[in-house]
Amino acid sequence: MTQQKTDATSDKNTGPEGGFVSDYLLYLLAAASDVASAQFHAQVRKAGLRVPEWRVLACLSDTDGAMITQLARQALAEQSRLTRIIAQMEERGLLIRRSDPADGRRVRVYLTDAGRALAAELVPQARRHEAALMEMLKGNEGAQLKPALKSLLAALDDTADQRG
Amino acid sequence: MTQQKTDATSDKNTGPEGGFVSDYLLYLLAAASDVASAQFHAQVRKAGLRVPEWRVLACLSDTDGAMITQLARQALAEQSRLTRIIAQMEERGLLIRRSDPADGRRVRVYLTDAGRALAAELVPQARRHEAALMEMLKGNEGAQLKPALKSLLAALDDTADQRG
DNA sequence: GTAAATAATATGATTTTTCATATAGTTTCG
DNA sequence: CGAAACTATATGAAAAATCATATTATTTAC
Repeated sequence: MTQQKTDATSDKNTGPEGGFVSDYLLYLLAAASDVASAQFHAQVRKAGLRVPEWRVLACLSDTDGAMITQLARQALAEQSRLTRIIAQMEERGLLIRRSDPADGRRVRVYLTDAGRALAAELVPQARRHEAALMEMLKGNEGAQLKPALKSLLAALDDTADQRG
Repeated sequence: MTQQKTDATSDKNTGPEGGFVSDYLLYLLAAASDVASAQFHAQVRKAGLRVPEWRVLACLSDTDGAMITQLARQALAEQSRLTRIIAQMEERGLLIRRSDPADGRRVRVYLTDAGRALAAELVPQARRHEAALMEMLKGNEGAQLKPALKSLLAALDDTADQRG
């Protein structure tokens, strides 16, 4: 998103003081994700990738040979979008698709050398950026952020399980 | 995003076990935002709004008469997109645009009665949904989530200030 | 073994979103 | 005052995302 500052009055990303929005959990989550990602996503684009492509690359560098559906879930993108992103990345030579011999419906995706090289460049950049963020959070309540997020995700996954 | 479960093997939204992604702050933020918002955003769409429209509505219900740029920042959307969203919402009679008498460049946006009515319906729904989420987080580390997010946002806003 | 049900991916058509830039209004400052 | 510089919003063209559904493969239940 990466907005400039343009407001004449206040100037923060925190929404109206004391209103509903500025203390609303879903707003805080979306805003934090947005603002925290902005700088690094700029680096991603400089490296010639769009954000969802970077996510796919990172997921594959963790789990090479993942399925489309799996990647869609992990990269927080919809399946049909993933299909097209994978197609574009394949054209660019970053990965290859191979149908799973054990189940012909499945398409497994593997990084090429070029893809692995790009991941080897970007993942460390991501780590460094993350380290800088974590540094900023030292001391205050921000230190609890990761565990708190994991706790939320775990809780939500559980309720999803219950509902089937 | 709201994915279904489709993976044959694991089945959670947490990414590959033990890899880079599953412990990466920007992933945790994006995933948490995505998953936590999914249910409520479904309600938003049932009410006939898209997510950015709901955000605009919520912001206006906090701060009626906000500028386009202000709304773009608060609703985490790009300016040109906001312009179009506002235009569509105006056509639907949810709000009106009036140019600021004090500065003719600015467009101030005001909720109509219909817009206010819709906000009066959705904001309480949002509060209830949030309350349910907070309930899930009681006890564990999730309880620290809001303060941690605010701390992150504050830290990021500060660095943005420093850089001008 | 086969029909129905289910699952994984792909695709066409439409709607959104973005990017760059145009347009219009305001401030600065010589 | 008047020309830059800047700010706020709008808009055209292009790219991306979404939705519904098609296609292909597999499993289930008889």
